Amino acid sequence: MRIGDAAAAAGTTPRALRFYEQRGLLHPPARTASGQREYGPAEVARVRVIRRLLALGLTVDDLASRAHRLDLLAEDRPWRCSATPGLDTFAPVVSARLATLDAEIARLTELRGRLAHHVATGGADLPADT
Amino acid sequence: MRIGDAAAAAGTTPRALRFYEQRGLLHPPARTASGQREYGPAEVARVRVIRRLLALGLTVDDLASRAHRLDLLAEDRPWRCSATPGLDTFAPVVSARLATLDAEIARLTELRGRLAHHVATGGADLPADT
DNA sequence: CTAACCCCTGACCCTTGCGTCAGGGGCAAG
DNA sequence: CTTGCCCCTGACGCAAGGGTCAGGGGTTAG
Repeated sequence: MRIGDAAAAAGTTPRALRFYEQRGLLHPPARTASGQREYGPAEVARVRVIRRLLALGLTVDDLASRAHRLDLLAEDRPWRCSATPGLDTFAPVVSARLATLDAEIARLTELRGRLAHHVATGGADLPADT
Repeated sequence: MRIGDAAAAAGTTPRALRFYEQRGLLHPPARTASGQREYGPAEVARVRVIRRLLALGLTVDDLASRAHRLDLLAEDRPWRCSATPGLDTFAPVVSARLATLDAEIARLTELRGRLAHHVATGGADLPADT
């Protein structure tokens, strides 16, 4: 499977795959004699895992620092913290992400409230610099 | 008043003032014979207004396209939509910003829910690509 | 006069996850 | 053999709001 097909199978683009490889999320794949990357189903599965974790808001660096555990999250395995030794290496980054999400939601909600208030009152009470 | 003092008075940096000037938020100020920018209290007030609007999430481009109305928001004036003709030129951009804030809050809240769910269940149900 | 700041312009750096060329080579079909 | 699609690497672009030099000049106190 060449990069275009692998990317399509994983729901992304060749550019993204090369990018993940460059950033250490994917092991350098086998190459054909002419230098073209060759992917198998396992790598495609791994890319799918990567995409889902990214969609949850984890960063490329988060995943890169735990690249050696990424295969533990393959979709065809039973993926449970209690049943998958080593999976809990993701717990810190996930809870950190949860915290930043909460902070961000709170910030935006606060902001939304102020902005709506301005509209309602005609903006007579601009807040001080925050 | 030179740029450093003006920036400090407005709670920001010289770089930001030059940036606002370059982007059309500030009129080019008077210059001394040697070319140094000279600011008065009115420009400082204007910068404060700019900073507050930016803090509310409006963009530099939003403000640039309405730069001619910015002085209407000076803090020492009574700032009311109904009493300040022309102020309503900000209404569209403010309501647009409100809409994007709502969308963003909803998105993050959704994300937070999924992430928390993963933690709770051990992540056995990864969502499809979204 | 000179140190110690301050200011000037222009230009590159940052963050994130890739998109988009640019220039050159590979590979199966007609 | 040629067309047409795919792949390679390397490098720049983006969005936003400035930060941070680099190199050169002003200004004011001692």
